Amino acid sequence: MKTKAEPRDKCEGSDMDEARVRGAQERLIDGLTATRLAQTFKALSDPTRVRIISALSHDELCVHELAACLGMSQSAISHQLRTLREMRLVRFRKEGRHVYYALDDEHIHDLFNQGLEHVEHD
Amino acid sequence: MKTKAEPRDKCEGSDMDEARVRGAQERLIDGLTATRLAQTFKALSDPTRVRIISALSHDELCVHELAACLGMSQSAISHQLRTLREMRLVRFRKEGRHVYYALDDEHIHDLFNQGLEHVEHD
DNA sequence: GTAATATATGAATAACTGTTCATACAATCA
DNA sequence: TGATTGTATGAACAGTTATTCATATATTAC
Repeated sequence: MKTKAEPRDKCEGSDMDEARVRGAQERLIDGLTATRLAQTFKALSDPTRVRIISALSHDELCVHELAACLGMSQSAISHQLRTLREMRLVRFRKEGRHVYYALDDEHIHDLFNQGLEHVEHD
Repeated sequence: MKTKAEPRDKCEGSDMDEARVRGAQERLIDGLTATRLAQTFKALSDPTRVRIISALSHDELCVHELAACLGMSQSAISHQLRTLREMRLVRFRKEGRHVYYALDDEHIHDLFNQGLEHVEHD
């Protein structure tokens, strides 16, 4: 369906490689998926939240323990946990006055480690 | 090393489960790693950038093609490509007047797909 | 040289984010 | 009941971000 023999020389108007653009467009994720995906990554885009995920990677912890662990205020941690909760990266269970947080599933652990590999492997 | 028989009842001061907190603290990634990791995820935390990654997932594209593909201005795309470049999520090669962008490596593809799985699997 | 094309970038602006502070809610204990 | 402890949340503030617009740089064609 390509009308030009020359593979790629012009981007302007109808002279750009339309086949390649159409191919990319067909694979392109839709706007809603892009937004959801971006939100998931956004939940992991803050050092404090990444450290929370890291702290929860082995065992659940309650809010106060997380605050002590990270050396931050209970309020700051609680606000960030809300973000992580809303993005379904963590789940929680209540036990008396405490609320114990844990990673939502193994998927989160994988995502975290995949990112870590990229960072450590430079 | 645990001094309390009761597993978890108090979070206040020295009465919280210190063993669990220490354990979490030992596993906790350091501040620099947390910042770098957060930056990597942040590069993927915008719908436009996610769509760019998606568009590049099969073949390289030049800036103008990306703009056409996403229906956005050249300037907006160029600004976002800069972010992706700085985070080493994309690489580029110059060919004449054109600059062709591609995913930096398979790692990026994996990271993208891992996130996509999480989103689609609800 | 001039014109056209492809890309990059600084400034400006509106929208968003993370923390602190104060306070509210909830559960336990005296 | 009132006091204490654990957690959540609204407001405010400083800092950041994504887009647009105008413009600069760079390469090619004439």
